[in-house]
Amino acid sequence: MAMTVQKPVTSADVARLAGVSQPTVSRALRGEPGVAAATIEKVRRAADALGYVLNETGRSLSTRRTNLVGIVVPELTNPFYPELIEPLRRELDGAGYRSVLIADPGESGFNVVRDLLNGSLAGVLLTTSPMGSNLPQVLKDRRIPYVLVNRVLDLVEADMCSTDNAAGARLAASLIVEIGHRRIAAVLGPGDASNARDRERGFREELAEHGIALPASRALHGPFSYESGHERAVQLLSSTRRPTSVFCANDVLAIGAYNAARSLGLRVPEDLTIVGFDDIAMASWDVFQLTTVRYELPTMAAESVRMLLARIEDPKRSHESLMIPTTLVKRATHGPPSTG
Amino acid sequence: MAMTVQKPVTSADVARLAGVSQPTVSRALRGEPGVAAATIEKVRRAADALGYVLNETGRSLSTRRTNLVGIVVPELTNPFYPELIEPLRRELDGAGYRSVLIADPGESGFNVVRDLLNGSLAGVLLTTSPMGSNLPQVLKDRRIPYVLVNRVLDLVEADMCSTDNAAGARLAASLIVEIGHRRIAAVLGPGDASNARDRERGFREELAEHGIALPASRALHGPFSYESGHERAVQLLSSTRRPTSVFCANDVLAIGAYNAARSLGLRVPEDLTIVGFDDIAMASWDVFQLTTVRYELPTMAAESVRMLLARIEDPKRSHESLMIPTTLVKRATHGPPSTG
DNA sequence: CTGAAAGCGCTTACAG
DNA sequence: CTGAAAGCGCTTACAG
Repeated sequence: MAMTVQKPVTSADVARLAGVSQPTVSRALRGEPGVAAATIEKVRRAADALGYVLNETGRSLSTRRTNLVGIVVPELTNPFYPELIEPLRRELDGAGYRSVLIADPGESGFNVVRDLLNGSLAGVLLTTSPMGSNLPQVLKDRRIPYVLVNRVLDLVEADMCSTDNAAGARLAASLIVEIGHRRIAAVLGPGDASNARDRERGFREELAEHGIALPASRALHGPFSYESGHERAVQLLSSTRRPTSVFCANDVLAIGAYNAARSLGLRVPEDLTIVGFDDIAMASWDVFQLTTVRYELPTMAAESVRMLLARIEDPKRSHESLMIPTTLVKRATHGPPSTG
Repeated sequence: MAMTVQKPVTSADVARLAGVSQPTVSRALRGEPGVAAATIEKVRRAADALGYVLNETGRSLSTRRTNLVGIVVPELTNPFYPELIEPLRRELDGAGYRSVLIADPGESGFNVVRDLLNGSLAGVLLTTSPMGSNLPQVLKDRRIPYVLVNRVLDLVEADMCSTDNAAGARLAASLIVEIGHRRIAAVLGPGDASNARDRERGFREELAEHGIALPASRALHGPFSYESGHERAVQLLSSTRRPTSVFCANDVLAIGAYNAARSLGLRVPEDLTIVGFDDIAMASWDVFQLTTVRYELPTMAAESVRMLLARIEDPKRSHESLMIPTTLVKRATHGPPSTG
């Protein structure tokens, strides 16, 4: 049973067996119009017989097109991201594109940029771009199609698909105020993320309209992570006059805060109201029943991919900026302040 | 400000500017030995001046090598998978490879197979292969390097990196029996996953050695999902003589079961002991404090990638089969059965 | 309807 | 140390 190392079958091999030229194989297999039915049949047979599979690299080099889309993401272990990435990947799959995960530039931005520019990507979805990032400008200069997903940028004209973060945060503020809270705190996102900034702004504006202040001591910033939510909440809840409610700029933070409350022996919502943002799957788990601001991630994903494909199709089309609307989901983590 | 659509810069452009031949540019930039220092300098300058970035597709076609590794995964929204994918991606990144997400074949296996065989991947990591899958054999026939991650297969000789599922499940069974449980149930994984099968086997064997049976009515199978864990647990806990403990074949199932217990008003561990498997991040969250079987996912990822790279390097090397050991993590979801 | 030729952007023997 | 040539596997005008 000596194994002969079989070189991959090429279209030239198929041509030889079918008794036609190599370009004819290419035409027949692609279903290009104007190929004799009999030829198509011959070629198909030969291809099947040899187990031919088109070499994507050869095709890409020739057409100067690829079927790879880069998705720039941070750590996938942050539970929010899979819920965004999964529908993005599905949409791309459906459109015949493969998804390449590209690590968030962060500090080591240089390699990433090279990966993005080396011609292997048809386009890029940016899901993390901080407000100061120069990546969008670089991509623009290189004429690489991209869409900002869940982020907004003022500096560069670009396609972007986001949600109405300010309006959503106002809904949260509104609810919290309405049920009687006055000692309100917030666990906010990173200062350089547009969605974090917009959520903070909306939340503050709505509070201000009710004449309620959000002092710096009760508005803590940090990454959108479980750990950050947990730590910031512990800090807020350990103060002498602890807040009766906390708005968290996303659900991952909120769930961190929920766990922190639990670890401190506080009941939710009796001792603390928690409101999140995103409505990720675990927000509705029995143990959390998180009251939160919802928007449709699958819709955001579908629209983002649609915009990217349109841009790939027509690089000169005018830029689009889309906002997925938000709604409030009232579950079990909000209630009137305890009269403590 | 008329924008001229600039065609991407090629090595030929760099050659022209530097006043050398195109192959010399290639050699200089790759740091091939035997290029004059002065030439390297000239070429570098020209490349920088033009903003040259090597075209990966051209390189791949020429070398017949790519820097893309496919990771075959199921839905990323299953919280277990990001914890496996993230370290895999990190390891691949570190080795200079990009990660392409490829949807689990499932029923629509055909497209996937084409994607895997079209020559664009240096290798493949299979994280979901069901026991009956023919994908490994197909990859083998095509000489495409691959590693089975977190799965084991008897039919095909292949590189695989798994964990000692049977031994781990025995640890769980041991603990449950030791603290006094006799009415024991199990929420098991899918029948076609090797890790599910091995965990069930180990659990049953250890129980049998203590003379304890696991009747079919208390051993329910299903996918490794939150929903499955929730539903199966509700079913088990609604029976007249409900079990006092349940072993879940992974943490996602266990957390589903935990939530189900909560929704039924049962206390954990007072009314129900729950033991999981994997020790994913959320197992240690304050609200769960899940007792579970642990193994090092980063280690599994690192070893899997090492094996894949070695296979890419030397297709003829002998196959490796590795098992990452397990340990028991005792947290707060186990306790003696209530004397009910 | 189909073939011969050229080209996509690289790398790699082969000369010199 | 460097250039001319060939080739990786396709697609696409161009002829006929």
